[in-house]
Amino acid sequence: MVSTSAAAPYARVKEHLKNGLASGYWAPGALMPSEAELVAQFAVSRMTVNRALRELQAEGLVQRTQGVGTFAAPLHRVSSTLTIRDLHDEIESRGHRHAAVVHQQRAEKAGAALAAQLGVASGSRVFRTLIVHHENGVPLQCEDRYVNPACAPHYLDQDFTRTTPTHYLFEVTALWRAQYSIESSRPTAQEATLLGIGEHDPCLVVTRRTFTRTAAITIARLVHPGSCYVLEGSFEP
Amino acid sequence: MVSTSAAAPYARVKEHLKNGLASGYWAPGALMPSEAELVAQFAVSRMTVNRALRELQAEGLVQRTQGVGTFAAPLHRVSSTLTIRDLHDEIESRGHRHAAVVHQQRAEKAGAALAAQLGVASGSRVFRTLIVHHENGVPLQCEDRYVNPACAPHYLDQDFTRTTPTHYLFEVTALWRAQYSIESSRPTAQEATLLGIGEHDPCLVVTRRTFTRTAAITIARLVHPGSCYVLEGSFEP
DNA sequence: CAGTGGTCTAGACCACTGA
DNA sequence: CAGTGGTCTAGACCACTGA
Repeated sequence: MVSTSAAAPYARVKEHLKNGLASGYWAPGALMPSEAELVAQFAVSRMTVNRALRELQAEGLVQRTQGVGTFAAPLHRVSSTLTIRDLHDEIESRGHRHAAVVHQQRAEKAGAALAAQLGVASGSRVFRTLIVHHENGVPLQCEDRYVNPACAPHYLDQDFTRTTPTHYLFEVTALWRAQYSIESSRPTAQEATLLGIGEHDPCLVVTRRTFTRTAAITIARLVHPGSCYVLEGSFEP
Repeated sequence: MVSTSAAAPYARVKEHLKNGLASGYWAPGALMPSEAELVAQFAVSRMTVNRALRELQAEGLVQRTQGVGTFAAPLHRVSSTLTIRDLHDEIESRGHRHAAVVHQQRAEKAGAALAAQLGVASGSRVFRTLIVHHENGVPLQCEDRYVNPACAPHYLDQDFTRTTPTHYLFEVTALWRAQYSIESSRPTAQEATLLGIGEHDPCLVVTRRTFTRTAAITIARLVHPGSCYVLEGSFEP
């Protein structure tokens, strides 16, 4: 399985196309090579490139139309269900490039309301990060997060351009329960600036609190431009 | 797309296996027919049955092991946090008063896009209701819904000030699967008027499609003023 | 060893789109 | 019309598992 599938021709073709999509070589909506061109380029049979393309289509990375061609899928089409999923993984799984810009990373004194939500003493120090996540260079999410220092004492020492807070906290804490709310609202002036949108543009705001069995870990306010983010999901009974 | 893929050999094989799994003919963990057996049974080539099985594997319905065989996948319940809950019940459970105003309730000719989503012939008649739900007199949700007449022939005869479409459809159809998306956007001019909000006010828009095992039941666009609606949920791993 | 799935090939016919 | 993707065939070689 190690080198078998990596060396499999259909997997090589698929990998090549995924890389091109991630690097932005094919922008969303761009016409991608036809099956015939890929057959010539990789010296494989058409069934082989067809499989690679069909799987990319199933993964939502390309769109195909008979008689027309294959096109790079538009950005941020699909998000996960309401599981807590690392945004980095989510973007990579779409074959796109994730980048994080850290605007704040420091300790702050918690006001009464925040302290109550995190279960710490009012006025005590809590950690805060303000990070904007980009997908292929487009701002996708503004993440404003408070962290209970007791749960992650080394939180401020992390490099969040290399790992996400979600990923890091998953690793160092024992997640027990999560609670979230979703609403539509306007961004704050700062969020509008950071996301490059207007103050009157609607945003999808997810507020999420996570807990260990005994304490609150973190509170995050995740703001997404409404124009480019859709939560999707489905279920079967 | 209509009869092409339905008649496609790989799709017929896939359908046959899916039916067997749904009916319980192959219990979870049971050994399923080998590719060679299916080749003989359906008189198709091995690549064709291989595609059917590979797609079932990708969908999580079967598990395959080289050298061993194909097995019916164990049941894995994907419980979604976004349950479909009747708005009437939800409001009553908060101890408030629910009222519905029916603005439209009639048959319409379906355009191509709508017909495709509902799985009916383009131009055929579908049912439509446009209802505004109030909580203690405040507009809470604008529900614009299309219904497949084949699933609920008496839909237009109902009094939706006394029961909700969601409740009624739950009773008369066998819900099998649901699909939804959530986004933040602006209301249409009509929706803004009905909800008594400005056209620039952000709204939480849920688009939901439900299905029986074989057909689409309904498509609903549910628009909530962002200021007064929050989706909430939580989970414990 | 016989049986299984994983994968590939070199053709083929077709429906569709747009010039 | 030439070009596209959708699908199928009848073979092939291989790695793997279990008797």
